[in-house]
Amino acid sequence: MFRVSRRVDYGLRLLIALAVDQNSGSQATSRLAARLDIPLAFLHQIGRSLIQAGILRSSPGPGGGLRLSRSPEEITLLQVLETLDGPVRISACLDQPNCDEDPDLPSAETWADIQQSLIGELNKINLTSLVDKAKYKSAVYTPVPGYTPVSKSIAI
Amino acid sequence: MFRVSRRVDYGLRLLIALAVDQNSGSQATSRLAARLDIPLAFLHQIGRSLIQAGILRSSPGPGGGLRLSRSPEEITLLQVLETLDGPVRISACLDQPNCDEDPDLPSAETWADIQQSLIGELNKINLTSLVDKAKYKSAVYTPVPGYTPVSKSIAI
DNA sequence: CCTATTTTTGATAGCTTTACTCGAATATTG
DNA sequence: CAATATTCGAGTAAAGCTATCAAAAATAGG
Repeated sequence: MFRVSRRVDYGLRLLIALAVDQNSGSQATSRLAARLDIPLAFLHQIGRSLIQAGILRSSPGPGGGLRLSRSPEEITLLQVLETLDGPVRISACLDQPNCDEDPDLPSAETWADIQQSLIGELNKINLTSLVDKAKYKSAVYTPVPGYTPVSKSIAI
Repeated sequence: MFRVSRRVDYGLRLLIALAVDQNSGSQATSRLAARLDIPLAFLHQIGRSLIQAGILRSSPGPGGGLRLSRSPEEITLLQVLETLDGPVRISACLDQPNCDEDPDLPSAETWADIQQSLIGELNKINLTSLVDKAKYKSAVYTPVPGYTPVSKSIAI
């Protein structure tokens, strides 16, 4: 329950990776997929959604790939979640119009409260803070700027 | 996404109904099902889980039915959720043992934070407060002469 | 223009979860 | 015993999630 889909999980990996190497321009999905262990075709699908939401930009052709379309500070966790998994609706009842009017369903208001609180929290978290945690975590193996040979398994 | 199952939705309706009429003893599932608009067989299944979790008690035979096994104050939303939908795991990654050790998955720690915060909120809400909201709500629908309902929710 | 590279799009298949349903068994009251 | 209720194990249809595939379109460099 309350499970975030793998789509979002992958999407966040992708966004974090792009944010970390933001100054190295566009990155090809094929490389990203290998590095982040995401099925390539699935990454394409996810990327498309993020592009349509205005979070990513893409350029085809050689040297092309994906890049962030705005600053990491302006990308919130909530935006990513809603883009990839649809709107947050903590109870199935909440998107039915008569939900709040039926006195036999007294839990609706509670769900609405919890949902609002959750949305607030999710909106406070932006990509920058996610990247900070990622950097802290991977401080040991931080890649050197420049060309990185394909080493999919950089284990600590 | 973040959707609570219908199981939980039904379960809460059931618990609230039982809490409201707590002093009228056991209530037959057949009547509860009709009143709360829950498929009878499904209510049985849900009731069983709640009984196994020690939240409900039951007695078969004529005059039997379901009743709360503890005070509504001691029943939290988190308990109900975990009983009916399994443990809260906001990201699928979080119940895999190697999840936190893989440096390519930097979002794990963030999910853990959010999850913890959500769990805290859910644990603060008990059945009593849910019943209060239900009562307030039905008061609106059963207007008393001279009483003007307020639009916004009021913490009782 | 040509070609290699890379994204874009639409369709679809397999798996898992959800939301139930069913039939038979078991316990209780009177 | 008979009527009333819950209990248990299993099963099923539909929906949603997680990809996968083939073909198309766009772009850079020569």
